[in-house]
Amino acid sequence: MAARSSRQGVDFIRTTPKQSRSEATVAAIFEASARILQRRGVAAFNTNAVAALAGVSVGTLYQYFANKDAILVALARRELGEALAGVVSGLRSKRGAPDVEPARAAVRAVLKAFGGRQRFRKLLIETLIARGMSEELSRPVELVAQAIAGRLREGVDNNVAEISPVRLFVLTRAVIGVIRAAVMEQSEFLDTQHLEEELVALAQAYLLPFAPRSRLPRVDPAPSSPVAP
Amino acid sequence: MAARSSRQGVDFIRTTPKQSRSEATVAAIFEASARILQRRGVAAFNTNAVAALAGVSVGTLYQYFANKDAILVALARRELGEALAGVVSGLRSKRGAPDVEPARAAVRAVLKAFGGRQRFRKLLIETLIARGMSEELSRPVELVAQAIAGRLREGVDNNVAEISPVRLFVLTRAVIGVIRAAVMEQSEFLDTQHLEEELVALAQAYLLPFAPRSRLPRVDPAPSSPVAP
Amino acid sequence: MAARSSRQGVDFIRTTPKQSRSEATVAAIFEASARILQRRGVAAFNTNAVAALAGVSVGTLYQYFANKDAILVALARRELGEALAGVVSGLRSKRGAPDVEPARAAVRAVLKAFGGRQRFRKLLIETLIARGMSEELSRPVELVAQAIAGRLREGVDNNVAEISPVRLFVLTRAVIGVIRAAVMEQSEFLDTQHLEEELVALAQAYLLPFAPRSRLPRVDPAPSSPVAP
Amino acid sequence: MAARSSRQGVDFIRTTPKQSRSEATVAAIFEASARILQRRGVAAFNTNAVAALAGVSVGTLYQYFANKDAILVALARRELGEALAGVVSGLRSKRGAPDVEPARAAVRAVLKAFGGRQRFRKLLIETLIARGMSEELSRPVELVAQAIAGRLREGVDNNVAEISPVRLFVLTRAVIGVIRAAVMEQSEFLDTQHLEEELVALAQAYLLPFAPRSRLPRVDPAPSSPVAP
DNA sequence: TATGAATGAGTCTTCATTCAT
DNA sequence: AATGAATGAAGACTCATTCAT
Repeated sequence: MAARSSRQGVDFIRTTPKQSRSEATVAAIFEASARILQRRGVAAFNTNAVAALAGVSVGTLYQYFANKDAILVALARRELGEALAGVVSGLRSKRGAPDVEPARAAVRAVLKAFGGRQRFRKLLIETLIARGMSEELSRPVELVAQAIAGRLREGVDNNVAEISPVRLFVLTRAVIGVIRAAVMEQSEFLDTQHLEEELVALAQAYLLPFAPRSRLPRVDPAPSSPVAP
Repeated sequence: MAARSSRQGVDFIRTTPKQSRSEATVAAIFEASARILQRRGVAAFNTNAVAALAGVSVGTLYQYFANKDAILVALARRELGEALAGVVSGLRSKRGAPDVEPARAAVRAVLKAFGGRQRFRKLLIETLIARGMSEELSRPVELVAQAIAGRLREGVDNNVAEISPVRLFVLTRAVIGVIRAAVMEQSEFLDTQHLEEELVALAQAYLLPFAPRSRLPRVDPAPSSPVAP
Repeated sequence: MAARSSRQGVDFIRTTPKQSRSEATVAAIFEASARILQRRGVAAFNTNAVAALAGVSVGTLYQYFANKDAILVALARRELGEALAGVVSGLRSKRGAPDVEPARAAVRAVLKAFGGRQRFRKLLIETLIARGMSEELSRPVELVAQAIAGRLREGVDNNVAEISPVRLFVLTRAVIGVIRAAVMEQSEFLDTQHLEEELVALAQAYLLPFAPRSRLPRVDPAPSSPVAP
Repeated sequence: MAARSSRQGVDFIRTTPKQSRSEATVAAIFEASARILQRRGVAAFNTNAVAALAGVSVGTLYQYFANKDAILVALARRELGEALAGVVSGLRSKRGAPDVEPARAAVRAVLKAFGGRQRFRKLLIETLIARGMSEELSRPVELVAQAIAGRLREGVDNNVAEISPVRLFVLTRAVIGVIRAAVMEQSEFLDTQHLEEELVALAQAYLLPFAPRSRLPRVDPAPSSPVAP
C-alpha cells in the first residue's frame, strides 16, 4: 500500500528526546537536513537521503518525526527561534548609548541571525513557504513586533509615542523584508555595514519623523536637537 | 516511452500562438492554472489537472508549454508584468501635486497590483520560490528600483538628492517587503487606506529625513514647513 | 514528483544484494525479464510488467536497478558473460586431439552458448542494439578475439604464425557473424552438427591456407599432412 | 482518443508516388529520416520530427506512409536494394581474371554498399532489428546467397564444386557478418584495402581448400601446385 | 491534397511511509 | 529502539495517429 497518505498534523514529535542517544540522533537528522538543503537543494531533500546522511535508517527517522514536513518545521523553529531570541535580547539591552541602541541592536540581531549558510536558510524559507507553512515564518516576525510594541508601551524609548498596529506592522515587515530580500537575492549588501546603517536609518526615520538622525551628521544642519531613536 | 524529462531552460514556449484557437487554448490553460492554484493549492497543481480543467488534453498543454514549470513562469510573468507596468506608469505620472505624488502613485500601483486573487498570488509566489525561480520575483522589483533611480536621476523630485544603491535597495525592498508580508500573512491591513498612508510615510521619511510630513499634521508642531518629497 | 529521469550511467546498481531475500528478488526480476522478452517481445518489456511478473513492486525493482535499461544491461552481461566464459575456457582446453581441438572447442563453446531461449537471446541482442548499447555486445567478441590472439602468441598452435590484427578481426567476426545470423534468422542449421563442422572448417581454412583439412578426407588427395588448426 | 493502435501491416504505402510532387515529398521524407537517424539518433526519429525536417506536415507524411515503421522499411529497402543490386551485378561480371574476380567483386560490392553515412546505416540496422524487422535485413543476404548459388550451379567458376546449403549459409553470413561488425564497431579497418583482401581470402580459403591463393605469393613455397581458387 | 492542432494511452520513475524482523 | 526492504499511488511527459478545416 502506498504511504503518502497520513499527512496529518505536523507538530507531532513522537519521542521526546531526553536520552543522550536520542538527542544525538535528532541532532544528526537536523544536521543532515541542513547539509542537504545547503549543498544539494530542495529537490534532494527526501527522507531517505536525510536518513542516509544522518547515518540512521528511515525507520529511526520516523521514530522521531511524524513525517517529512515535521523535520522542516522543527528545523525552522530551531533556526528562527535562535534568531528570534537574538532579536528580542537585542531589544531588551538597555546598555550602551541609550538613544540609538535599541533599534540598532534589533537590526543587528536580525542581520546576525541571517549570517552563514545562506543557501540553507534561503531554501528553508522557500520550502516552508512552498509547503504552506509560511505562518512558521511570519510568527516569529509577529513575536518581534510584539516585543517592540511592549518595549514602546513601557515607555522605554520615551521619544516615541505609542505605536499603532499598522505602523508596527509596517516597521517590522519593512526591516525584515529588506533583509529577506537581501538573502533571497544573495545581495552583495548583505554583509555590509552600510545595510545596517540604512536599516537603522529607515527605522528611525519612520518612527521619529522630525528628528535629525545622529548617523547623518554630515547632512545635519541642526545639531541642537538631541533626539532619541 | 515516458517521462524522460530534460529540465532545460524553462522559458521555452513551443508554439507561438498565432491562431485564435491557440490563443484560446493558452488562455484556458492560464485560467485553469490560476483557478487550481487559487482554489485547491499547489499540491493540486499538476499537468493532468490543469489540462482537465482547461478542457484540453495533456498533449495539447505540452504543445504550448515545455514543462510544468513553464506554465508557472509564464503565469508569473504575466501577473508580475502587469503589476510592474502599473508601478512604472504610476511613477511616470507627473500630473497632480508634483511633490507628494510619485511615491504615493508607486505605492498605490504596487498595492493595486496585489489586489484580488490573493491566494493565487500567494501561491504563485510560493511556487516560484519553491522551484528556485525566485529570481522571477526579484527581477521586477529590481526593475522598479531602476525606474525609481532613473526618475530621481532626472531630478524630477527636486527635494531628493541622488540616491545611493544601498538606499535604493532598502527603499524598494522595504515597501515591497511590507506588501508581500501583508499578502502572505493575509493581513487585514491589506485593503486598508492606512497601509497606503504608512507606506508613503515610510518612503518619504526615509528619503527626506528632515522634512515634516503632511500626512501627520496631528503630530506636527510646525505646520509652516510645506516641503514634500 | 514524477518521472524526472536522468539517464546517467546505466551500470549503476543501487543495492548490492547480499541478503538471500535480495538475491531472490534480483533473480526474480531477471527471470521475469527473460520470460517477458521470450514470450511477449520487447514491446511488452516495461518496468511495470516486469515487476508484476516478478511478484514485486516497481519500487522494489528500482531499488535494485537504476532504470529500465540497467536491467537489460545486467541481463546481457550475465548471459554474455556465461557465453564468454565458455568460449574462453573452450580455448584454454589443451586436452583432446591437439590438432583440431582449439578451434572446434571455441566454435562449440560459442554455439553452445547460444543454446536455448533463442527468442529471448535474439530480443536481448536486438534491444541492446536498439538502445545504442551494441558495445555491450561487441566487447565480449573483442575479448574472445584477444583470448585467441593470446593463445596464438603463446605458440600453442605451432602451425599458425603470428596473426595480424585484421585477420584476427575477420576470423572472430566471421564465426560470430555466422552464429548470430543463424540465431537471428532462427536458422534450421543452428542445432546441426553440420554448422559446427563448417565453422571449424572456415576457421581452419582461413588460418592454414595450405594445409589439407582432416574433416574433408573425401576431397583430400594428401592424407599424409596432419596439420593442426 | 489515443492513436498508437493500428499497427497493422507495415508495407502498405498509401499513395503510389507517380506525380513529381509526390516523388519530391517522399524523397524529402526519406532524406529527413536519414538525416535524423544519422545526426540525432534513433530516439529523435519520430514522425513529427521527420515531417518537420522534411518540410511537410505530419498529415502529409501519413498520406504516403501507413505508419512510422513503414518509413523505416521503405528506407531500408531502398538502401539495401541498392546494395543488393551492386553485389549481384558484381557477381555477374565475368570480365577480368575469371578465377579471382567473382568473390572479390562481390566482396567489393558489399563493402562499397556500406560506404558513407555509417551512423545512419548502423541505426537503420539497429532500428529494423529493434522493431522485429530483422527479416528485412536477412532477406537481401539470402538473395545474395541465392545469386551465388545460382552462379556456382551454372558452373561459372569451374573450380568450385556444387556448394551445399550449409556452406552457402556459412560463406555468405561470414562475409556479411564481418562487414556488419566492422560497421557496428565503427572499426578502423572498414575503409582499408586490407579488409577486402582478407574477406576475399576468407571466401577463397573456404571454397577452395587446397589451392594456394594468388594474394599470398610471398608465403608460397610451392609454386608448383597450379590449382586456382 | 495538405495542414497541424489536438488527442490520450502508455511508461518511467520517485519517495513518503510502513512493518516484519 | 533500530533496521531497511518493500510498497504503490501519483505524476510528468512523449509521440503515433486522426480529422476538421
